[in-house]
Amino acid sequence: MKIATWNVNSVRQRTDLVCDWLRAQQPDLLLLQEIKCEEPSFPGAAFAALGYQSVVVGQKSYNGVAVLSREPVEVMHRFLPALPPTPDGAPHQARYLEVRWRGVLFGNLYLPNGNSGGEAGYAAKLAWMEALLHRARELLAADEDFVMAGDYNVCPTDADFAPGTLSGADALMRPETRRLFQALRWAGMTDAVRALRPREKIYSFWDYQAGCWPRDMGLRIDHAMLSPRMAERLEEALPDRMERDKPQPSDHVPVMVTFSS
DNA sequence: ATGTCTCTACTATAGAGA
Repeated sequence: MKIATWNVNSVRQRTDLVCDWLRAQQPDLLLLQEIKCEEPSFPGAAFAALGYQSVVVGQKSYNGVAVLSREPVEVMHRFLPALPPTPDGAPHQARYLEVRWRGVLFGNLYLPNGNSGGEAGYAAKLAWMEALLHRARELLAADEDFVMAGDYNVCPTDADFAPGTLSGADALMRPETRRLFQALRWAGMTDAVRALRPREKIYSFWDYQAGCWPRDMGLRIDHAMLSPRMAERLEEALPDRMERDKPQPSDHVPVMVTFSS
């Protein structure tokens, strides 16, 4: 079982790159974030030509998540179920899609960045993380097999960013952010990449600005968190960093995770 | 080094978000 998560920063701008990557890697599931379009303009036909069907939770301009799969998946949730309704009753931003495939739940998530909108924007990020933690605890209590993967916009430790990329005030590494991420681990989940590579320098994102990629000034903010039995099945987990070297790349690279059977 | 990319909007540049 081979899955991947990838923030593509506009699926319409990156359709050819995603197709090339699907052809080369042949994952069973690909979880996409920041597709930045609504379902009618999602390039599903290009993926269908490669044998992948799509489930899309779209939004105009920003956000948006989708799951590509070679086999049908069962859609469980199109938004994070524990997230409180918006004050004005507006629909939630398109940041979560949960599907079941071969008995495993896959939560595809795009967590709010939290650096815009001042303290209210940061509070919204924390509320989103609380809801994610609630969902994880619920699934753990139900003894489900599951994977929560995507762009967490969380830099878990000081080993997960290159010097000079983040300030201590950045929402990606503020103490409350890290505390809530670690709470997923204390609840019983496993950070797939770090479980296999506790000390390596590993990044999944390099900003477009300031020559971050050629200077390898990256961050590790795309994660796959595993329930206990999925952690036992874990075989490999690593960002495909060379994808960042392609022409017109996303600022994030795919993180691939493989499981036994 | 306030350095890039993507989106939208009173179609062409500027603002927002990352």
